[in-house]
Amino acid sequence: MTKDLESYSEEGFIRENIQSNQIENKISTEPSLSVDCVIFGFDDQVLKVLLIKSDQPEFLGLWSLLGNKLKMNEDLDAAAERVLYERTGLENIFLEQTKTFGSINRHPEGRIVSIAYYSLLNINHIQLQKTDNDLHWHPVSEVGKMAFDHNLILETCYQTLQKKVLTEPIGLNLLPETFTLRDLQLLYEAILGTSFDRRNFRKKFFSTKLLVDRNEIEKEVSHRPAKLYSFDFEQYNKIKNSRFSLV
Amino acid sequence: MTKDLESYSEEGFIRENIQSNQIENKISTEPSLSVDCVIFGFDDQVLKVLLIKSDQPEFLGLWSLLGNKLKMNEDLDAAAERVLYERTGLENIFLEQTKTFGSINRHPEGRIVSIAYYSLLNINHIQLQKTDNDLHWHPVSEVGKMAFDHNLILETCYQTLQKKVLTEPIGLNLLPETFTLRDLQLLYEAILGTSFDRRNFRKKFFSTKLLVDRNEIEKEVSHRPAKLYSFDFEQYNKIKNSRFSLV
DNA sequence: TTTCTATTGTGTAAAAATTACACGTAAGAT
DNA sequence: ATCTTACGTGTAATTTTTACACAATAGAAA
Repeated sequence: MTKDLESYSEEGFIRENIQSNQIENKISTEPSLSVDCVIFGFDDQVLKVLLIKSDQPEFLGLWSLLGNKLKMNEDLDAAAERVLYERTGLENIFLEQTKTFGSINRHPEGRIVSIAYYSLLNINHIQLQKTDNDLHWHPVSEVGKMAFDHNLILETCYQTLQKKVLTEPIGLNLLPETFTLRDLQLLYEAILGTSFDRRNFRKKFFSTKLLVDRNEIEKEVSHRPAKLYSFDFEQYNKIKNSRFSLV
Repeated sequence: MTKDLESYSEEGFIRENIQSNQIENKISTEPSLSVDCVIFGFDDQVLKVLLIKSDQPEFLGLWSLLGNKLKMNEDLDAAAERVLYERTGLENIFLEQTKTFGSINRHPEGRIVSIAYYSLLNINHIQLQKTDNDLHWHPVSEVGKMAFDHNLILETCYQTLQKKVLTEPIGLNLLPETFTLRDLQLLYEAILGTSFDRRNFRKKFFSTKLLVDRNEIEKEVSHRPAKLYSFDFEQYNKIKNSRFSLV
């Protein structure tokens, strides 16, 4: 793997045009391209996002999304997968492009256009890698002011998630392999910021036939234990292009 | 307006790396950025898209979307607005980013990442400008093989349109200022490729209160004339963040 | 061992939304 | 005068959504 385009700050940029806040990479007249990933996880009944501390001088101390420069020989999705892999060690994870952000002054090092992705993963499976810059999980509702335009990117991806979770069962990517209906309902309530009637929620979800009864019950809870379910990927592929509406 | 970055083919690129099908713009190691616009219009009861003939040697004779290189000092939306303005003379038109396309080999002149937009306009208002390259309107259903990955871009934007038209009344951007309920229904049927029961369609649309009765009827039709309606932008702004579902 | 606490699992009736469906009316064309 | 074509309208049947309560079960506490 080449090391040349690993980060924006490696190459000793030359500031030439103060007025327009641009920076020239060699003598290029091209904007630079990066990907930024909003990595969502669900833990402790709370929707979380994986962040690091920015090391941009302008944004010292602020949190920032995980991102990286796009390599010249790398597809867009591959760049996002790389970011995810470098930090979580995970591959084949739900990852989807949302929107590209390219305001002229969004980045202090010059014109950097960033393609945003969001990702959904089961937080229990992962062992964070390269934990420099204080990599860790933040509740989505408690993220304060972020570096760059990352609040906007996060908000956009969060809205996409909220919208999509109503029509496609992508939420299940956030749960462990087996889960209770309570887990599922708490997940949806955390994502959407609403609450559902328990009986109606169950009815609705069972009607999709996406859930497989594992014939097991949860252990070591001090109340009546719930049945465990897992996700039926076959059924998912059947219905994923049809209609599924939670509300 | 500067003329420097007007098109990919202006600057006399140097082909250096045959193997990876890249071309180097000066000595840049950056991908280039462009916008491509899928401009939809509704005419003669058919959904159409504005295309030109590609002048890429590899794609001679094939149709291509309208696009242009992103300028260094230009926001993404502004670049798309520029493309639209140059060809139609229109401003303040519905225009929305969909997805960014950046496969390594999508463009024969090198690594060019393209941000796709789609636009909805009333075809009657417009006087096409710069009609070189055989600029004109094609029925969406009859577009054959296109240049680059433009079939994919068109398909993506069309799907976005189909999805969005069900939950937001953006379709009205495709109609003239006053229209009949028949026009409206034909529009939705053309976009979605379905047909609706006339009475139920009317009921549903009236319930949104988006339509204002103009107290006029259409002229010179050889059947009972229909009432004319226009669109209530105030009501639209009220409900645009709430729910609206046509089906 | 009994009781307490917390959460599970289940059905039905009322309300709302969606669907299916037919006929008299009005304008221009013949 | 009549034909053709599309307009404008209401209701009943069906489906979907909503609201709502109680017995059962595990561990914890007494």
